[in-house]
Amino acid sequence: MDKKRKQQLEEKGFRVGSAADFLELSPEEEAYIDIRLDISNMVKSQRAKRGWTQEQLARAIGSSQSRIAKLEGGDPGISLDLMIKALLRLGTSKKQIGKLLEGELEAA
Amino acid sequence: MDKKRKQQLEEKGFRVGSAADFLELSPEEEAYIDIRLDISNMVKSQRAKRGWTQEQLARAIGSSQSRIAKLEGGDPGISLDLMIKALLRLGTSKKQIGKLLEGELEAA
DNA sequence: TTTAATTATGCCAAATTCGACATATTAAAG
DNA sequence: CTTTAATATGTCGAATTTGGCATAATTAAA
Repeated sequence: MDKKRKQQLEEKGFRVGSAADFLELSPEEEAYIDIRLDISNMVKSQRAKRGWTQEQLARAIGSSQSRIAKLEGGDPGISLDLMIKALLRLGTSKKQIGKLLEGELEAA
Repeated sequence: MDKKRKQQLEEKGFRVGSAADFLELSPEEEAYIDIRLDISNMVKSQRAKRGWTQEQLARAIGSSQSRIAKLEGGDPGISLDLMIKALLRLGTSKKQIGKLLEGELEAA
């Protein structure tokens, strides 16, 4: 199972470091990717909740539709900064983001 | 007071957008900077808690001492990604980061 | 004080991320 | 089916962030 997950991550473009050369991700690598996926998923769900298109969200933060698509798809070439800016623009509060990372939020 | 804060931010290098041309930061800009400062402060306190030097932390995440210094100083030229990687390497959990953003953590 | 250790600041070229644009692909509606 | 809106994918040059390095500035210990 881990082998498959690693392959999936690499297909998405993640650089799985030396620790992963033996198939496993380090706890830090796992947690880092986990946080990114949590946040990108929250952008997707919050945008849907507000009925915005990717184009609308993109314009609202001075970005482009293609980057929002990549963001929501978990593309590693998207910074956490851009993700957070998107979330905030969607009306998500710092507190809500905290709850998400705490695991108290399912999909928001 | 707000005038002073804006000036401080600009001195640090932040680009305070059009909304700030009238002296105020938008709620999103405020929250974004707030999140970054919270996390950078947590890196500083967690590192101190473990008695690591900036050099040690830098090596542990494949970075450099100068970037850790800038990170802890709230330099805007440091990505949230690097900050999160540093926090995780210091043993901070995703859950703890969540609590920090929720406001349930004073200094950690 | 002098010395050593740590942290802060500035610059560089390389790597990464950016917005943008074009163009598939998919989904929904007619 | 066709049309249209929305999303996904790929590429480009520009902008940002990177690690590394030099060197101040600060702090602590002697």
